[in-house]
Amino acid sequence: MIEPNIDPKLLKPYDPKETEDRIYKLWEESGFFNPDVCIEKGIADKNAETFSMVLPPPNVTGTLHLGHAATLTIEDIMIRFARMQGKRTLWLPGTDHAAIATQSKVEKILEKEEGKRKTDLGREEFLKRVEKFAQESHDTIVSQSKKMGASLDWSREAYTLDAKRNFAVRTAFKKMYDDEIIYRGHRIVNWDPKGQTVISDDEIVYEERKAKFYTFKYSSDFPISISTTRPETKVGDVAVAVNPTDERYKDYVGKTYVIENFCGVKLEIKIIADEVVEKEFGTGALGVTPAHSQIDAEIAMRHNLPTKQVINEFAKMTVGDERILGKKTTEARLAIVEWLQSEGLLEKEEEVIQNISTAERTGGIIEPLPKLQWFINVNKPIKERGNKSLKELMLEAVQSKNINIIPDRFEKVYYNWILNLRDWCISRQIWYGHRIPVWYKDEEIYCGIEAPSEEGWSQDEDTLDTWFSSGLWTFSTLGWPDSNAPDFQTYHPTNMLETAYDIIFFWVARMILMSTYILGVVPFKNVYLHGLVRDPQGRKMSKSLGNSLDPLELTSKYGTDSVRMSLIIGTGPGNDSKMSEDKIRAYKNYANKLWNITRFVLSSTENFKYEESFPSYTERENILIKEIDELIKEITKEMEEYKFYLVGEKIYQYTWSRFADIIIEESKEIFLNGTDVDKNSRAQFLLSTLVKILKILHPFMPFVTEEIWGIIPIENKKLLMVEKWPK
RNA sequence: GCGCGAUUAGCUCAGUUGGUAGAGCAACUCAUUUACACUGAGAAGGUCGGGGGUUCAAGUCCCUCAUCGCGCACCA
Repeated sequence: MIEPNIDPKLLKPYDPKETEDRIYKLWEESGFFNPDVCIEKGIADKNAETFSMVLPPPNVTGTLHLGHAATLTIEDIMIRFARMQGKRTLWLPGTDHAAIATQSKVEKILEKEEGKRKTDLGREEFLKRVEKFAQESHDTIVSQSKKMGASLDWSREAYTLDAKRNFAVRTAFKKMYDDEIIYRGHRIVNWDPKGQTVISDDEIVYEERKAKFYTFKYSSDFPISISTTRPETKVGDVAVAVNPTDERYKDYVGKTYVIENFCGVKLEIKIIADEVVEKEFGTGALGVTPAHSQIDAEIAMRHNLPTKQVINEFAKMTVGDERILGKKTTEARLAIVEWLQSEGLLEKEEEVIQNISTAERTGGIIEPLPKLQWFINVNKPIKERGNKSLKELMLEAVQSKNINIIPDRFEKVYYNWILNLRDWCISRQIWYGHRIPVWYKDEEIYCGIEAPSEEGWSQDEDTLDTWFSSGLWTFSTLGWPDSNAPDFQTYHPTNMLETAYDIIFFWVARMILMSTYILGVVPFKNVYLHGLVRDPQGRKMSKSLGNSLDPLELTSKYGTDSVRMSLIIGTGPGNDSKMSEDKIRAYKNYANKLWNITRFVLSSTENFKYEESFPSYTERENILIKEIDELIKEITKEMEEYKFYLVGEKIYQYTWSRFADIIIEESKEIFLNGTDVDKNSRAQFLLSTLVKILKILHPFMPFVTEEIWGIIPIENKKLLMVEKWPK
């Protein structure tokens, strides 16, 4: 039955392996990922509405996982849709140096493969190793992104740590320094003994663990008992705080007690009254350790108490005798408990569930330590911005609806974060990252975009929190600090920021902070937050669980289009989704179905020439045309509302249950027994509807649709990716 | 402690402004070389987590409880 001049490819099942790389190359060579080329070639109008978006830059810590694949798919759908609507469309790729994450990864490799530490190599040599690793990760990421079909404008690719971004970082830092938004301060910070660096509040992950809650007295003649889960810090106590209204301890307030020998350490404890102490908690008395607790430091400040550091950067004790000196905190804890017991001072030992602070990237247990660090002041009024603080600017951007968050329930999450926000610690004691643009000479400090020209200045050793540079991303990638840069003028603020909801604080909020402060405008008009991709049991995919699916493996097994479809369908904004191979398989069958539909349509319409506006449809076809056109109208609206999960499913439904099962089936009868008028009308309908299906399906399944488009006999056709979205 | 989300067919999820419960996958029955077995036709499957309320009408709105998950805060 099949005519010999049908493309022979159609005679076999659809083969994504043979197709995908070839199609991607075709797209890349066309240059249409680049909006400038689209304008040059008459695809998009210079004055057309813009649609711009930055890709959340993946960390150069290794390879892409399914979460990245989901991001790439959702964003590619947005971009391809906008491009087909004739918008001036830019999707900008890049990667993130992910300072701590990348450095600790390389440190691990170095330790494992060569048994060396970074200090064995020295800063310069170690950084070379990190850069090599980063480059390799980058290359993998780029090739994986292409594999996913992402229509990113590679000519504009950026890196958070390249020269242009470094210039932007230095410029931003200098402005903030001059405005006194950035300051250097001595405070209790989150020290990660494992990563040997300070981290911000947001980089802490809380883990529930069992702990012992000890109640004891410093000495037998001390009048008040206190409780703690960390007895080892008690050698750094300078006071006991009670609630001012607590009758039990009223008489002691103001007195100072000297304990000559607390496990070998001399303590001077003053009894003070402070509102923050809860009468009901523990004994209602709090041992104040200013050097190793945020709250205690605040109490100490109010009461003018000294700070006594007893733990160092390696989480080891710096005071006492051989029982604790130089010991790890966990060992010192046992030693002190043992001593308390032997002295008869220990009154109670309870088991409690405690939230322990760990470092997000290294897993190290956070040790609060007093340190001199750089901070961003989130409360200082900024003259240039109507005397509003960063907190207020961030709040206003969303409250004013200048930024629209989808789904909107995340607005509340965002407001709550701002409410609890404290000054952002931005300095890190690691080597990989943007060096702080501050120089010291004796007592002098100099902050500048470039190093001071005179001799004798030495630069701050620290680097910046990786999110500092990510915060500038929407504009540092578009030519800023040159505010006349054409890209910056055309594409900023960006239209859309699409990312997973788990980096709303790290990234989304920081971009809003940087943009509203530095530029006075929002970085993006819309935020679309997607959920996390989980395994069939709903668990987070992780290497240690061994349940993570490799996107590359999946795409080579089932084809990229099927993987994309399964990542989209059943995935509403903000909701986590479950991924299984069964689901992907279903969409592999769908791609093949479409392939066979094409085979049928082309082989049965061979003697008919496709006419874009066919004048003489019969009544039956007019009804069918109305049906598909109404569907297109409906899904176009839903595309504009970002309901991709809905659209994907509707197109699937229509092509399979309607077009293939009903329309094609009845066509067989028409082609066999119908009049010439009926046959002609049907043939035109089949061809024109296939064209419509290919167009609306293209953003979802770009490879198979482009491949079929190439086979269909239509005159003067462009690539499907730049065809106009049907109306 | 504060807040958010989920709970609908065996599984995964839709269900727009309230108007007769939907899809995919799986399982079941039939068809057997068809554009396509990566198939077609058919049937089956649900007191929409429990309870209460508003309404002519509630999966949908309100209250409440339960279970699961998440975020933030606390963590002496």
